[in-house]
Amino acid sequence: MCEERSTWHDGTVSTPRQRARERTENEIRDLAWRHLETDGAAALSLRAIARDLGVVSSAIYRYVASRDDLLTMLIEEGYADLADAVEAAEAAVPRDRFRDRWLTVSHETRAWALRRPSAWGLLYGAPVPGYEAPAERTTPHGIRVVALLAAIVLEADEADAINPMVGPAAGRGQIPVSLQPALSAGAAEVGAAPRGDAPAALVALTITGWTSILGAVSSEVFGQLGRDAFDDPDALADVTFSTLADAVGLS
Amino acid sequence: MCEERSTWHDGTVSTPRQRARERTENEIRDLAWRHLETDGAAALSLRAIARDLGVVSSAIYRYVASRDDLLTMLIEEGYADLADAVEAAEAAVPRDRFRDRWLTVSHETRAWALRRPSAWGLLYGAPVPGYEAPAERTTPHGIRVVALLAAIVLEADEADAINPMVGPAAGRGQIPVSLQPALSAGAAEVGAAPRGDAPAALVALTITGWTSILGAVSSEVFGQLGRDAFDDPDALADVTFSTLADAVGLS
DNA sequence: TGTACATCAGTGAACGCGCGTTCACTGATGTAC
DNA sequence: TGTACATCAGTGAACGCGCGTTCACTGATGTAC
Repeated sequence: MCEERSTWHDGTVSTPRQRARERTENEIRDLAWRHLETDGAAALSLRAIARDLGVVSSAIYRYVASRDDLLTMLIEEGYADLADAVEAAEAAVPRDRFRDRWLTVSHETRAWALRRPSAWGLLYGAPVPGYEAPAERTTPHGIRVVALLAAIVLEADEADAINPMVGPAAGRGQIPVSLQPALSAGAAEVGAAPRGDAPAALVALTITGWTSILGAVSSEVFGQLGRDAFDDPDALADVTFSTLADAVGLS
Repeated sequence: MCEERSTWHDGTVSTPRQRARERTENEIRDLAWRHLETDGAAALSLRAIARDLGVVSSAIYRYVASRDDLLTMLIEEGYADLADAVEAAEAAVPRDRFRDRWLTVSHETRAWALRRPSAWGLLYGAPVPGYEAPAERTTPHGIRVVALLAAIVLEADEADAINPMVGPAAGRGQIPVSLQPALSAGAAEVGAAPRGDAPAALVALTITGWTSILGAVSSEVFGQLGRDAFDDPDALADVTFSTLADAVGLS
């Protein structure tokens, strides 16, 4: 009998076995996310996933090195998925509409979090104790959304579209000298300021804006303002994000 | 032998047994907090606490109805402790220095969170799945800090100390009619607007401000901006809180 | 003041459940000659 | 095309550990008469 191989456009040859493995890997990720949604990160259990997979508990070790490894995979994938969604939405906004670009990032972040509350909790809730995600695997995607915000702000500044009456640049709360190098270095690392000379005030504004968005979204997703405290959460988010865009000086 | 009773100034009579019980109750709370700090809420274990207490595992049920009950006690106590700290610090600021009062609340919140990171995670991290804290026990103290912020903003407004160029009141992002009743009702419930007619725009500003503070603090405490990304986190917090106070219109 | 009784902190065993991870193995699928 | 060998998915048993909660109990402390 001839072997059933498939040749892909990129020249990769895949055997049935390889394809089966990929299918199982995907199914494991799927099941893991489903468990996360219902039981939370701390309760994520390899045995439970094996059960759902219809396989004996030790069999997952063919696909996953350890529980921590699975957690790391999920975090990686979560950051990537969030960033994909946000970047796609932002890319559809005209480049010179800086405020709209910022607002789109805000709203798309919130929409993603509402769609996947437990994923949001995994990324932006309290860290799972006794487990520290390896930075070299999580930062590449974890940084993409802030980087996008920084890019918007810096581009807006180059286009003279930042309200000078706003933020640390306005006079009050000068950026301390000690903080400036860290901020510019951060911006450069993030790819937002390839020349590495991003004004510290703008980077600080971006960070304030981003953590504020995080806070607004987490409050809502985690139900910290009291469940059903607001009958129209969408409207509240509108107002909040608009105020924050103002605060960053995007008009 | 005569019984050893103590009479308190409020007329309460306590027997040695009562005092012993109170001591044990406190010790349990202490141990619970300690476990929380190291292992996180999801791993909080009655058996572990019993072990540390030097007592057989079933004995804690003399003091605690269930694991969930203990969690609720901790959340209650956490909110109360945070609010106590924040209120005390704020009360020391002259009443007419609205901006300083707001900044003091910001910084004291952060200081508390840095002192007790896991407590912060319990209150403002992702909720423990499969457990919903009973609102009637958590809200009374959970609401105190926002209530304080709302009071500051409303008092500042009455003193004409809110920058009119800022926030939803400034024109852009009008508060939708549908949201207005919820906001004023919220403010009234929170005790910030006893007359129940707080301007919706100011309440919205307060909420934006509070969730932004939450986001800034959580990002730092949970290490979401990358560990050691900033060599001077105090300075970053200064700048952030200052920007947010501006955004709320407190000058 | 002394005695009978009630309260209640703590014991120890048990029920029934969960978990991550290792290890020697079977048997099907794929590969090289 | 056929055969010998290597790869690897999945098995089943086990190790050693954890948990919340119930239950009948002992014995000290406190209370009422």
